[in-house]
Amino acid sequence: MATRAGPRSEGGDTSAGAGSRPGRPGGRREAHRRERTKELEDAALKLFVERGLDAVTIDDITQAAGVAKGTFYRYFDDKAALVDALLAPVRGELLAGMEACGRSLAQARDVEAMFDAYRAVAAVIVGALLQYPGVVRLYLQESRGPAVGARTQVAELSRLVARHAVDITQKAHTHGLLRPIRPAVSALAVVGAVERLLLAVLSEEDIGNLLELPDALTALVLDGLRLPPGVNKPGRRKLDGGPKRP
Amino acid sequence: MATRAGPRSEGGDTSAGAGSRPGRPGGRREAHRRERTKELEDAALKLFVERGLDAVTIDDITQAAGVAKGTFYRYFDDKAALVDALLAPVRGELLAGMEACGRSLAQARDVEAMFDAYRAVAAVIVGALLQYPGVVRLYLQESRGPAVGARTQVAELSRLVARHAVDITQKAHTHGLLRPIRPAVSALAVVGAVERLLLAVLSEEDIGNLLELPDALTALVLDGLRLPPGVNKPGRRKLDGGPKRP
DNA sequence: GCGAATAATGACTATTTGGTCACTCTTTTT
DNA sequence: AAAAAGAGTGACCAAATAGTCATTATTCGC
Repeated sequence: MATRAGPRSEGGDTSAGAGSRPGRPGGRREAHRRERTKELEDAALKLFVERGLDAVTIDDITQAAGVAKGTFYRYFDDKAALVDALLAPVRGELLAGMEACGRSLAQARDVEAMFDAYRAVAAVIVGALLQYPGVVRLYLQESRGPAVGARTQVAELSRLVARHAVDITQKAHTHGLLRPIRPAVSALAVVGAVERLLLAVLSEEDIGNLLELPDALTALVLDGLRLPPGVNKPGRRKLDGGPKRP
Repeated sequence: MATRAGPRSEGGDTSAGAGSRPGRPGGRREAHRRERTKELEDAALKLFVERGLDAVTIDDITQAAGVAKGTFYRYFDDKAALVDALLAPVRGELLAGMEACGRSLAQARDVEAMFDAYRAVAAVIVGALLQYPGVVRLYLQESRGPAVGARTQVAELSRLVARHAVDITQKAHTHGLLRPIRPAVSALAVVGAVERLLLAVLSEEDIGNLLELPDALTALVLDGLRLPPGVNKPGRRKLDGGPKRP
């Protein structure tokens, strides 16, 4: 498997398998290579979103892209590698954005600074949504599934997002900016809410004016999270599992 | 396809294919039938959650259940039918609960009545979580995927849940109990938050004390939704897509 | 206990699938 | 322009898969 007649990259190429090719001059080959790669990725992404990751075969992809089957394997090791390539840009931007938010928040001392940090992540998300709607859709679709096979990377990204969200919330919490709720809980609640709304937008569910969405989300989420005046009073409402209680 | 040598139910049996069998006395056969059905369902559910719906084959299921392949087709028409059977009880309870909530809410005139209605749905959800954790997990895992093949029913349930949630929120909104945010938005946000937290609980992510969860959720969600004193003031915070604005 | 109805079995078929490879075509290098 | 390197092709293979069915085993009505 390691030795091949073909153009396998030798040496210390750390990047996985078939993704990056040898010589890589700046010439015509590279351009063509990029084209082909994009054709395959686009065709695959469309199918993934239509049918689900597992239901799409390599044959489906190559057929949709209009290339021979063997060509696929010149560009990607397997379906998982393709998914990873698809995910890469979104993952990069998203994680960078969340880390930056964490850094800002580490120094935030007032509520306004906290809002700014959150707004910055929102901007990153909106950017990803506009630039890679299909990938975001794929993420939303598959991220909750078990981390096996081609879904591994998507699920892994989901775990990272959750972890960062909790970290961020933790930081805001440390400075006493949030109400006394476990950061793990409020962070996941926010992540869930945002993801569900993104899905609605991408699925064209009727959400109303898109431009009003961020505003609505702010009102909901931030007012839910923010430390309201006069907490810690006993006798707060409870939402227990019991069916009724007189 | 309609005619079979076997024990196919004839006549006007509206329920799908292989699920319900002919004579159905109250005797030993029925008991055994229930057992086998449950064995198949349990084995399948476990695999679905471990590997994802699409990745599990009929062979996997029958092997895990310790029966021959042909036996599967005596109990279910195909994988989709099995999933439907798996989903049935949860779907029933959940939708009934949400409809009841809608009815209560249609008459609710104060915030306390609204809380009560929400609490009742929460109770239904907690009940489902305790009684059918695997099914709930399956739902959370697969509900966002495209509605094709075996996933059709799960996706359909998800659509129903969303629709009911919006309906409910709409009702509360009509009575002026909620802040002026599009019901479609706030409803989906809440659904997303709740689903994400359920997933966390079922995935054994560290959420802290389980018993505190409902309380935290109430604080977050209801304070986010509830009409706060003194809205409608202009100049509310905005969470726009722009990266920065001086 | 006995014949009929029902259930279970697993070998079998037809198809699909991931992955390979010898070969041809195109671009780059010399 | 010729040789070398890279890229594309599709027939091919072994393994896997959904679904069937003749046969065997179990239970039911009597």
